[in-house]
Amino acid sequence: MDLDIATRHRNIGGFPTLQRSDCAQCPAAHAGFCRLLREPSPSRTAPGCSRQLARAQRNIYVAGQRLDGVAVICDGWAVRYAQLPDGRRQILSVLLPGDAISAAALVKSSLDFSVQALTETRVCHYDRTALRARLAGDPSLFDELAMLFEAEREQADRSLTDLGQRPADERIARFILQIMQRLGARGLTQGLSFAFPLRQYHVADAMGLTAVHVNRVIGQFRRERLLECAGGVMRILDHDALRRVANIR
Amino acid sequence: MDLDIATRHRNIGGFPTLQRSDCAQCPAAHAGFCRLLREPSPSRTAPGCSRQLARAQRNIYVAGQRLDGVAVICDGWAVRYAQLPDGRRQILSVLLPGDAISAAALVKSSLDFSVQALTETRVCHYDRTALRARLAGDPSLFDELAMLFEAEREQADRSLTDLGQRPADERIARFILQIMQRLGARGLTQGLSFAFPLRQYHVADAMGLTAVHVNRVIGQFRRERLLECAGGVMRILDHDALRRVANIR
DNA sequence: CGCTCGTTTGACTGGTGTCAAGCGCAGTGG
DNA sequence: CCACTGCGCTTGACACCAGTCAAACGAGCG
Repeated sequence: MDLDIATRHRNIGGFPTLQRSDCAQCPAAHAGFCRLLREPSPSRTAPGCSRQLARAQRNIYVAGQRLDGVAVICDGWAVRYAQLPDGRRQILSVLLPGDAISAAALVKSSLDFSVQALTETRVCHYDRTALRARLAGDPSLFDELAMLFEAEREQADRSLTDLGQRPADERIARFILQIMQRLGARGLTQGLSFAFPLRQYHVADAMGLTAVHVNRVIGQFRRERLLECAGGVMRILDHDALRRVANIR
Repeated sequence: MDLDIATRHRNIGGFPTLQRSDCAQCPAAHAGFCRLLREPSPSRTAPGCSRQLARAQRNIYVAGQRLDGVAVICDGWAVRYAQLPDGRRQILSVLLPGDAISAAALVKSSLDFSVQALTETRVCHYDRTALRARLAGDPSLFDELAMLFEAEREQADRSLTDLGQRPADERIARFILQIMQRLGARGLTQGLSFAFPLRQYHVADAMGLTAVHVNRVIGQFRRERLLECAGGVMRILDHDALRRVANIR
């Protein structure tokens, strides 16, 4: 019933993905949260690691739910979001392979946001107790962990500035370029093309806009030949011009 | 030349403040970051603590500047903000007594935001090396520290949701109520009145609005007798109605 | 074939920004 | 003591970006 994850990913553009589901083959094992646990002694599997597959559109985690460890996105895309009682939703961040859902799960047993899979997603759970034991035995991990926390906050600050100060076209251009840059750092781009499984309404919820307006802005980008996007694949056609719209530098 | 800090604070409403400038008398010493360092062994002064006075409107810290430890606001108000090259500014958070400017300074020697004093402000600096020694000797501090990091991120998530999803009046009402609640937790309110040294343009920069529009919304609140504000003092007249505008609960 | 779902487009509305002028107060200096 | 000045608040007229509503289109799928 579940599609093989590689097959599923081929559907959204044929970009690099995993064939195996153990940490040894996992590219995410050498980045972000997982790297911390594997270096300097790369045991084959980090302590207390168990796995979960989530189908596209399914919730990986729902706000308030009990959590017994830190979850990491090993493969696939997800969004972290806050849901308001009246149905409004704010996407707080996009999670790419290697991203921990939140390092805070180390010290909190429930979180105040939810996480939804955008594609078929493989999630790795590190047991909190095991993690903390590991941490106690290796105090040098503290720095790296603190930097992870800090990176989350810095990203939140940037998003806040984008939403507060930038007009729609600037926001959207920055959003796309940032995704590209994060994918590039993971070796998940092919030149100026990359998988982009987000729907326009996801971009809207992330940028505090409506889907209709996102459509107009992206339509404009397309007409100006800044980018193409279709079938879950984004291709940047005029990088410099898009950076100019994004007001980078 | 510098006004005595108590005198200065009397100017903005006669709300509780400090008379002395040592940790023993500091109410902030038992909250937030400072508490971590003092409990369970409340030595009179935490390791490596030195002090600084900042006049109103002065920058306490400028983005990129070298930083050799964690700074805590002991007394007074400040804002943490990001400055864009074209002059736009986003206030990322309001710092109240007891708030660390950023726990991240434990592991980074420069930060990507600036901090400006709103009132005469007393800032306490904890030396990084001493802090880290303290941390190494007391691993239980890790949890509390992680919770501080997490609280910063949770606040950022809430702000992001406010800016992305809520209209101006809702944002501003929430902002004011949140300030009141944070002051209340510190015993710095008198019933429904409290010091509010922020200018309307500060509120604007925090909420991603213009000062003119903030003025219109606050004028509306005033006309509806939800609140009064003048001379740096805010008084909530109709708490329930304001909470309704803020869409709380 | 006829759903459903996401995209696209158009017409219109409305919330927020922009520009500009005036006001009041506090500080300053003659 | 009183102009003068600067700054923040207030208000009005107007512009415009983005939201709303509605309809049509196309792709995927059962």
